[in-house]
Amino acid sequence: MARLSAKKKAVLERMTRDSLISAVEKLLQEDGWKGTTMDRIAKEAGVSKGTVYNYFKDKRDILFSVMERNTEEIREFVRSVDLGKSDPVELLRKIVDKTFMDLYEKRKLISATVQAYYEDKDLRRNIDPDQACHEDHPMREVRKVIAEVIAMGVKSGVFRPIEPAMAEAAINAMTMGVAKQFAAGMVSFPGEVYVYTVRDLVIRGLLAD
Amino acid sequence: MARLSAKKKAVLERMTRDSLISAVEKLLQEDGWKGTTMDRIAKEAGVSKGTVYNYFKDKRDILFSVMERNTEEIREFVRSVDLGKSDPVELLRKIVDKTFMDLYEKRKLISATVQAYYEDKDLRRNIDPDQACHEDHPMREVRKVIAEVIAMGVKSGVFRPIEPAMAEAAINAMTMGVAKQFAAGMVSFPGEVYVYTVRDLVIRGLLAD
Amino acid sequence: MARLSAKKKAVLERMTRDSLISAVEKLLQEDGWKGTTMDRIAKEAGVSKGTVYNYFKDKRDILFSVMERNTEEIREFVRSVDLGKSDPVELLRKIVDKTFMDLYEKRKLISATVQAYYEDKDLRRNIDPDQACHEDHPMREVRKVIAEVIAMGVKSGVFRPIEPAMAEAAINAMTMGVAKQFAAGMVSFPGEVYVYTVRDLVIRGLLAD
Amino acid sequence: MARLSAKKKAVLERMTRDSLISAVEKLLQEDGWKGTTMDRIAKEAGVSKGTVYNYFKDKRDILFSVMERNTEEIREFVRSVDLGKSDPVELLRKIVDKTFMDLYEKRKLISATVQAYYEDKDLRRNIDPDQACHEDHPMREVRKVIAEVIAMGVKSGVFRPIEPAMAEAAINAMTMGVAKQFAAGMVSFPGEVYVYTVRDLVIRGLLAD
DNA sequence: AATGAATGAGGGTTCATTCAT
DNA sequence: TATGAATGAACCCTCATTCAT
Repeated sequence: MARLSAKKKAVLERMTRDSLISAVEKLLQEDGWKGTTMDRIAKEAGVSKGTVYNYFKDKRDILFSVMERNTEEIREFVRSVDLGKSDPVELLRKIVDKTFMDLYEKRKLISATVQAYYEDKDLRRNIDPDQACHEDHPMREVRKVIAEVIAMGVKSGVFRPIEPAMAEAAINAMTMGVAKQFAAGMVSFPGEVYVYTVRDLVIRGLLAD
Repeated sequence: MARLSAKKKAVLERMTRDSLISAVEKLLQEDGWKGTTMDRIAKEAGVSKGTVYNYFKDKRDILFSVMERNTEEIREFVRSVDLGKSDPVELLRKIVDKTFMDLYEKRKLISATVQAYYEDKDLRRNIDPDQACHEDHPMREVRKVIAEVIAMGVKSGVFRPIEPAMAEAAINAMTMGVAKQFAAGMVSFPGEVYVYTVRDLVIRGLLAD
Repeated sequence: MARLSAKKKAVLERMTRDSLISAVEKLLQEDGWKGTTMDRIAKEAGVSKGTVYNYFKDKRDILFSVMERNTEEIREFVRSVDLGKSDPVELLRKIVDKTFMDLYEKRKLISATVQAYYEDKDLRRNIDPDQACHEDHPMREVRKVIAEVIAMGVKSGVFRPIEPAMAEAAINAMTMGVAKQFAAGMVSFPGEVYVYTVRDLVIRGLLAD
Repeated sequence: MARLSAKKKAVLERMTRDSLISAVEKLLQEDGWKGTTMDRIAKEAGVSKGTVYNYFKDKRDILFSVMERNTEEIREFVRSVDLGKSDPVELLRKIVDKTFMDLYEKRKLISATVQAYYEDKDLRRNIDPDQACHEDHPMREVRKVIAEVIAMGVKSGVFRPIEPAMAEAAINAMTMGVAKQFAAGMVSFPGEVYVYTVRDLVIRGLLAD
């Protein structure tokens, strides 16, 4: 009985937590970080304002959870990649495709998240004061793997002799830029087509002559 | 006398206007859109808060003026370009270089501007309610020319058969992404080197095999 | 068996109760009345917040228990005094010494207690709504004995003809004031020396010429 | 005209400022520091909450102004004292009388003020971060003069050889304690009589045999 | 009897905008 | 036209208390 009760409670908590994150996702897409107020989060999730603070330390903490949940898929994908066996070009194509597709699907949310992340001076630093500045960004692993794939390609001669970190930074810049365009409704052509076009642009830019 | 007085007045007004825009530029770079309050704008420009409202409809209106002033140089450059005579590759290289360098120099300002621009749902619409959404963006002409240059390159066979609007959108995405990276201090390698690397990546991505 | 179980229960309850009071004492000294939240009390005592409300009517109720426990010693001392046989001067000296020393040792706690006691409009009244305002103050007996000692001294001529209640009120005022000074760290000289100095000042002030 | 207008404005500002301080005084007496909320201050003064922040940096700043206004009289009195010429006993009697009378008249206000002063950890330190801890307390000058008078009396032999700083601290303790008693309605005898009784107690305590 | 998640009124503070002078 | 005091809605956050389990 006690066991069951504990289980029930855990389920309920999980539901509330999910409900809160979903609420934030929705509001974030509709009104951005600034427009996502604690009051509205609570109302949207159907709980009281105080409850929000029982689940999250503060407003910033919620954002971090949103980011984690929404990068989970791509991070899982990247984690499953076997760096040793694959062709770097194909691998990069796959990762970039996946990333851009994720962006396309979550358009507004990703954009708003990134937005908020940069907007708030302390956001990058204060999530966990014990950790270094960018170490805790959920996308960090993904970025690292991309840089590694590029390094592999450069080493094997399939890519131009480019500094992998720079190339990765450029790809990341484009990723974020594309997310913004999607979010702002600035892209008038079919999403998939655009995604593949951008992906090709980037990879061709890396290829050796 | 009345004529002179009118001239004097116009000069003074111009000075105040410039002073206000400069104030916003400074504050925008230091503290972002949210941190740029009307109080501080007025104080920095050396006028009263009420006066700010005599020159600009509201806070958003100032931002538009800031954007206009800070894209003037690149827009002027683009306007001076003779599309007929030049080599598309060289031309695109020049324009992209100029654009990225502008970004690099104005890093924080451009980023904060873009930031604010997307952040505020109504910002894009409310500057002039009679105009369409994106028509009034100061960078519009620049983007148009870039698309035209790409179209030329595609036509002449030096670029791959890519949809010019998409390619331009991709370049724009990267531009904005890079600006953000610069502003957030996420770029640890020398600015110029990074700029040229990115530029090369993009143009090589466009070249025909 | 029921008897034993009841005993056990009583012991456990006593332990919880003591644990709660100790928790409040600790927190009160560290962070004052306002900083002593129910959450922290519960956590410090190792029980849940709900349990606190099983032992005490509300936050105020706990304070009263704290006061009682911390004045027990001095009240016991005063109760043991034999008013009949002693020299009033010596007696007063002893009681005042004891009181002040108690204050010195419990500095922050006493001060925080007094603080809270006055701070909260309803605190004095709501502990037991059926009782009169000051009747239930734990220090009441002590104050009464001091007044009696002074009266004795006045009667015997060793003290000036002063209204005992007033003299006692003055001593009490100084006691509370000294506690505050101790708690606020405003006393830069050795505690014991200050205590004896104050005590002398008071008693000499009472002595007949 | 401009001159007159400026004068008018200054008068109006003064009125608002006074109105705000009076509001705080009233609320402070009725409900203590904690009960004196910014909302109620604004409502009581008949202005908006925002206006309160145009006149005072924050809640603490208001308290400091209240303290200044309410100790002005006694501080002025002390400043006018000619230390050189007077008899220390008479002087001390006068100062202590004045102080206690002030306390008696302002009872609750002074008490609540002192209360708040101790209650808020940062209050003592943060009014002006450039200044030392207690340096900025409005009553500082008064306390200094009292210590000086006692030193004079000790030197001339009219007072016992007591450490002046300690004696002053004791007097201060009593002062604060008496204020509290007045504020809490704990004094049942006529205020003036009590004031003089306490004053005598203190000064007799200081006198040499 | 014990738990702790949920509550929500209320806290101090900020700031774009208005308007009487 | 220039001023800046006044405004008040909105912000993020706290915490004593309740109540279903």
